[in-house]
Amino acid sequence: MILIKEKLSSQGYRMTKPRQAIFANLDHEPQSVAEISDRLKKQKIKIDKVTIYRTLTQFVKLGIVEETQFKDKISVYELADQEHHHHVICDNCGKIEDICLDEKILVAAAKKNSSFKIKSHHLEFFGLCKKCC
Amino acid sequence: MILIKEKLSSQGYRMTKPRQAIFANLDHEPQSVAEISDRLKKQKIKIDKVTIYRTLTQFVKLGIVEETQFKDKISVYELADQEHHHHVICDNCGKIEDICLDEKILVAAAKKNSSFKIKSHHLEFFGLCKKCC
DNA sequence: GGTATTATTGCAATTGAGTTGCAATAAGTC
DNA sequence: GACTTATTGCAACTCAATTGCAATAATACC
Repeated sequence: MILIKEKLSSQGYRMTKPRQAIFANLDHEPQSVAEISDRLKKQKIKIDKVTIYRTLTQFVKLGIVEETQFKDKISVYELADQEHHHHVICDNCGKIEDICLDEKILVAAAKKNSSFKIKSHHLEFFGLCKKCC
Repeated sequence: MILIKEKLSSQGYRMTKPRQAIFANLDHEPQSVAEISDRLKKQKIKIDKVTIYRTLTQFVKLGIVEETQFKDKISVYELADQEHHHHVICDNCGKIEDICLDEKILVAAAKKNSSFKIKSHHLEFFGLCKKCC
């Protein structure tokens, strides 16, 4: 088990059954709210999607979950307890894979070339997966 | 004037007043449909936002316009007749600036590290602009 | 130039992700 | 176990974006 209960209670939040179930269904693969909702339904766990939204938003704030948006504009969520990495998304079937890249040089260049105080970045690749090639 | 009329007619499309007005209000700065709509209203040009959406979608297909999505999930559009570049977005006020970066090495690394046939990528930076620092 | 053909427009209605208000419920506390 | 208050679920709502369709306007043809 991970430190999630402590993370919650240290901020005055409570560990509830819905939060436990949602956490148990999170993954290192990014998932949409609809996908998480479907997984829960299959397990006959009844949780309103509003609760899923609120829980995920809270998990993001607590650093438990990472949120990303892709082209189709829906948010996807994945466990944050992993190394910083990026995604490759198939233009045809939507399949998402992780990819590890060292973008330090690029971020350094961006900091140099911009008047902004750069804090974070998004980097995603698009193309065709093996099946769709 | 640019080759837009030819691009349209070569595909069997027509150059219309709304398309002309929308094109005239495009920029090298990314703008949302709402922003384009406001600009047109100020010029007392009455164009339904449905038409703006359809026109922009078509312009994207013709390679006249580039579409991007940012964190807040709304689409922004800018003229595509420019060098490949990236955006820096202010976390506080939403200001967007362009930034030029050479990401060739990174894209090459991604191609090497992935089983996907990589075709394109999105790269954006977030932080604070001078005013919001 | 005038007319026929058909792409395009504008309106109204719809979709779908995500949010909000609020009463009912359930954690954690004493 | 009773109390306090965070949390849940429902219904209603927001807002970007899409769709169907009748009315309109741009090109082609005479």
